[in-house]
Amino acid sequence: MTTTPQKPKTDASLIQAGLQLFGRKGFEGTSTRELAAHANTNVASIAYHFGGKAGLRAACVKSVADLIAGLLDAESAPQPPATAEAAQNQIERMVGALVRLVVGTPQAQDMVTFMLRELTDQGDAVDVIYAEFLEPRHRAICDLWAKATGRDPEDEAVKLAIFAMIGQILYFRVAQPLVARRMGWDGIGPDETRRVADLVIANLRDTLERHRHD
Amino acid sequence: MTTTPQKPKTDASLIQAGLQLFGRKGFEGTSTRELAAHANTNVASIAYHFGGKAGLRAACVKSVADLIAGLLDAESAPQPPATAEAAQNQIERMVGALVRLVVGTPQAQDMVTFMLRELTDQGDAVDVIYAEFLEPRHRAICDLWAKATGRDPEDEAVKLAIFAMIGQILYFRVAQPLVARRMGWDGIGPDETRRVADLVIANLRDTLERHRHD
DNA sequence: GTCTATAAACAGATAGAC
DNA sequence: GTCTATCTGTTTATAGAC
Repeated sequence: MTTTPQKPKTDASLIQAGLQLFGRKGFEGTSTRELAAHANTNVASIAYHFGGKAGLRAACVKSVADLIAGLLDAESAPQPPATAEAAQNQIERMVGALVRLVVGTPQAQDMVTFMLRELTDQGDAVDVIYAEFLEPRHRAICDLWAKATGRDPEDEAVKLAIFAMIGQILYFRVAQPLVARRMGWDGIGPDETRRVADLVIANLRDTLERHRHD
Repeated sequence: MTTTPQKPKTDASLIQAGLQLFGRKGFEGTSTRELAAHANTNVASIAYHFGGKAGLRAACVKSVADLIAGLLDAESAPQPPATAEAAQNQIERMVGALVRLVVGTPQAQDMVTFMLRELTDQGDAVDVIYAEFLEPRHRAICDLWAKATGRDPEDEAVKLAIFAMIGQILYFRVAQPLVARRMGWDGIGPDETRRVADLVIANLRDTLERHRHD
């Protein structure tokens, strides 16, 4: 019987270090020496495990994509919802979980800024993020949205509204120093996170309502 | 009588190059040689005009802050609006102008990604962005929002709702490659920009309506 | 103000011992 | 798998001519 492993695998430690340092200082702003030091290993192990610094970057992208995918799946019912109310409830649960992770979890800061950097770097990561991450999840929410409003899942307004929701959530993470300061908050703890979630869900309900009627 | 100057000042060219290259490749990802080449000058002039690469970065932050401030001022009425309808109209005009600039203008991509990077880099830029840029503009919109809804300008829900609006707009710029692909759009031209603006303004109206009634 | 040439530090990758 | 030492190229900053 093994206890909780005390010594994490070197490759996992490197991915962890990559997420933190790439997120905080950017890919080019982070040296392989820093990465190795954070992961308590040596520079050569980056090339050994990932073929080089660029390989570690790609592994970090995949790591975040897998994490978010798992989170959203955990909030999905095993069966597609039967009623409009059930569909709306599931969207709201997903949004709540996403806000708690993205806005409320301190570790999410590095992950989110890392992924946004990858997005704006216009490298191959965009294709990975789109194909294996954004497109399937976005489509799934479109289906729920259609169920909740009676609209077509591929309706332009539906697709756009979901992007707007994602944008709100990500901004509350990225601009957190600005938001907290303006709100007079001492950082964003569980209480503040709930208030952000309440706002996003209220906006969500308004949009769903609008989509049902016009 | 002088005609339109054909030869831009070296320092202005360097700021232009900084916005483009820092935005696309990040601060550390951009070399002083690239900056000088883009500005049609030599590396030494960066130190001469800005004291070094870091000084050019700070000058770029200030340059963007001034541009956006000017844009929002241009959409402001000389007199504070007298009625709730006038206040709402002015918010809508501002949002429209912001979407057209941020989402619809190709040059905005570099500026927005540059500023977002500065925000997440946790450097001194955050203080500058907050104090000279975000806080006064946010406060001004809060005042309009209060006029439009009858709420207090410092109401927590008001302040948060405005951040959510900004988040939507910025996301449609940053995630433009993902959005265009999912929408089946061939990039985001004037027509697509208008549809994004329509969505953001519809969301804005819903939120204002909600704030008036509860 | 502009530019070339160079200095001093640092980068990522890798050879080879263990 | 892990690690040290080193190779090769590139970085920013700057000295000094014009």
